[in-house]
Amino acid sequence: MKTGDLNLVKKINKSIVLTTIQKHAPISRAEISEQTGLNKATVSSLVAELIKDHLIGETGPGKSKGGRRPVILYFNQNAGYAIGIDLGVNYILAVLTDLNGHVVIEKQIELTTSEEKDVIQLLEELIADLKAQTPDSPYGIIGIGIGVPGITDNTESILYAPHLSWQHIDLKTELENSFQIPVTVNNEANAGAHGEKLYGAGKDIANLIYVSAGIGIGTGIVINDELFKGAFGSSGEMGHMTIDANGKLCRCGNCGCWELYASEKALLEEAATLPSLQSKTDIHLEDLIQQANEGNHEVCELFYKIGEYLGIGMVNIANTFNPNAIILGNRLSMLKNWVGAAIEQELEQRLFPFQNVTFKFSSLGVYSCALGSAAFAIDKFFAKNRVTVE
Amino acid sequence: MKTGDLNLVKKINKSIVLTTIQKHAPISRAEISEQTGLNKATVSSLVAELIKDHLIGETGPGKSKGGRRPVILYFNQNAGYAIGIDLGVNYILAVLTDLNGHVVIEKQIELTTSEEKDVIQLLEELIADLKAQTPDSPYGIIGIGIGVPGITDNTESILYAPHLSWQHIDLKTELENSFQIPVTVNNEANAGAHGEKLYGAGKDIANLIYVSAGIGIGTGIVINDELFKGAFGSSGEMGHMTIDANGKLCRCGNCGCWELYASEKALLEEAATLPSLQSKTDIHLEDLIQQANEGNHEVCELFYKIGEYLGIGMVNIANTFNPNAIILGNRLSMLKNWVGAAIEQELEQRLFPFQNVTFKFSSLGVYSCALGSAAFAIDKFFAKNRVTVE
DNA sequence: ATTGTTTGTTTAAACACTAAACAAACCTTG
DNA sequence: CAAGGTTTGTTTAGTGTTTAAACAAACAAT
Repeated sequence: MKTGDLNLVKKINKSIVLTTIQKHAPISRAEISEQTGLNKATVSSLVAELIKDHLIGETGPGKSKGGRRPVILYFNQNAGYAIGIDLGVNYILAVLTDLNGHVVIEKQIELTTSEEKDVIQLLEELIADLKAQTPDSPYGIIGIGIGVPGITDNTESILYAPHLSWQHIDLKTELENSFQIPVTVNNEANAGAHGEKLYGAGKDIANLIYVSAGIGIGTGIVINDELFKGAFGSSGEMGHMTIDANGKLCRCGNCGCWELYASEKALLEEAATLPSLQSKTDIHLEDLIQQANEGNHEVCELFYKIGEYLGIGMVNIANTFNPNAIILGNRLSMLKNWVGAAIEQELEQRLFPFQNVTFKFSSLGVYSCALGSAAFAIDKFFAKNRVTVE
Repeated sequence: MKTGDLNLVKKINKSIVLTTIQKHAPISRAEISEQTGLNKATVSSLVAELIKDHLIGETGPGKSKGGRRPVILYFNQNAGYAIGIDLGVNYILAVLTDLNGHVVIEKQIELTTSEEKDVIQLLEELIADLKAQTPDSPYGIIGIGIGVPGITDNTESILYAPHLSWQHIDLKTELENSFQIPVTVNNEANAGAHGEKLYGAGKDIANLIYVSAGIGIGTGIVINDELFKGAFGSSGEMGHMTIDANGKLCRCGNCGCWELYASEKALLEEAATLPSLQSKTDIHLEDLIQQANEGNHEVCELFYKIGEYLGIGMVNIANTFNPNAIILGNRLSMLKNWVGAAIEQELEQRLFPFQNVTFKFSSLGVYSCALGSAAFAIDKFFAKNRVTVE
């Protein structure tokens, strides 16, 4: 049980001062005192400690408001760096970010194997590479975050990654042993949700559902500004939500799962049956987009149909969570121009009028997952210092 | 912004001491100190204040453990009383509870009208009646909680109650003006979830979904020990989750809504088509249960089918939330003996094996909503004193 | 009767915050 | 340009809460 003492008070206030600087820099001590309600003396003392911690710094005097000139403070986003990795089914995207989530270096490689040992070796090489290029800083690399296309448990062990054919792999421990740096492993949709929430289309939105529509469909749930992982870490498997009780059988054991109708895989399977595409083999999403751009009506109609099914699932999400926003990301967000109208229409038509949910496309593009993963690592780094009271 | 100071420290620790006593009474000061990590002196001082606040008391000396005999403390559950009301479509159930949620007095009346003025008058009479019978106590009636069959917004105003044909009714303000006592108005399913969570089948379960299956289906979402109401207060409308994309049209505007297949209304409509019941008119749920008990196979099969549909929705819930438990309450929980197996079977068959969710029936029976509503009022009363740190 | 243990209070010290006073730096104005 | 007012950030004295340690009271064991 966490009791209250003077140490806690200091932690709380130090955390408030740091957060205020992060959000409102450039800012002076006086302004911090005014905004937070903390006494000027308190602010001064905490600022001094934060400077000693290298987390903030002084730039010099600012503009006077009719009296002594203030000393301007800034958040030292280069006090350390985080590594964020999007481990896809056929690629790995790794980024090095500063403490504000700005990409400093990025690196992408193709994945031609899903063999556990090979993938881990590639991961380690990538990390070592980024590490070698990391600028000098007080804290160095403060953590590594990895988003994986599979289900993790409460210990961040990978329970099951269908498209990699992985089961029970403890990537976290393995990498922590290799690098002696804190590692956090999360589901790809959860990482994407976190990324969009902090840096993208979900900024300042307290309750949102991120729909990661790729080969399958996963979702990340943000509730009261925090990611909800479920009792055992496997929430958000809404790709396997039944939207047609008597529909196609899914390999998950269920029938009529959403992702059988609204995922990239569903799209490609349907596309293969289109008369106008019979000449092609090995069709990719990019090919279909080209076809649509060239005016192929069949493909456009198919896109619209996929949009409708996306919308049907999102209506369920809206009725379930009453979120502020639903954000569509991952591969299918490339179909923005075709599925947007269909989704909006389904939401309009099938939803109670008072369920006023906003629909958006992700704004971080291919970086949602990698940036979210890096953000997880940064969060963990700051967790020691960050305290909130309710 | 909530800053830290000595006042906060005291609030936190006082809250911890009170909570410890509520949970572990009878308990001594020394044991509290040991359990919480607070110093003995601190505990003594806070206990003295709580006694002055009438929230706890001393019973006398307990058994010695080889030294001085401890003074035993208890939580004063009679420091005040709460009123909890379940406003149904054709009944009102009102209870007076102590601060531990024990029913002291209960009162039920039939509702033959849904006219706003009439209903509010009946409510006021009921409340006045309970108030008059409330035992003397330091705080008197500390709050009134009401569960309503409809959707409320963030101000606890009733947006829409379909079965009462109510729209935009501010019951809360009206009753607060009448009685000068804090009133809290909540959706019936949310209140039921809260009740089961605190006093019933959901005790000590951090993440649970309460499925209130009555004429329609509503759900209450408990996440990390707290009720989640959504961005605008209308989460949990899972009765209108599509489980058959091409299914029957619902008056909500959507197609194939869960409650069209798995609610009491759906059940009664299906029952009316059964050959063996053609002689009957105006069939009620109770009649069907009697039929089933008398061995009517058609009815038993129908019950089973309803159970299957309940299960299908619950699979969606489990995949979405990964909760510790799903609890079925309200009218259809009377079908325990018939739907239980069907639900368990669907969960077994359609769910990923690692989504290990527990299915339960509600344990508070008809009291879920009334007790949950009373609990909301009690929570509000203690909110001033209760502080937690993360 | 003695010894050691347990309980709860008293005492003195530590510590973080605050209000108020203060010094420094700056702007405005006549 | 000198005087007065304003803003910033530090210093100082004081408040209030927790804590460790000492203490007194009550009790069991021997």
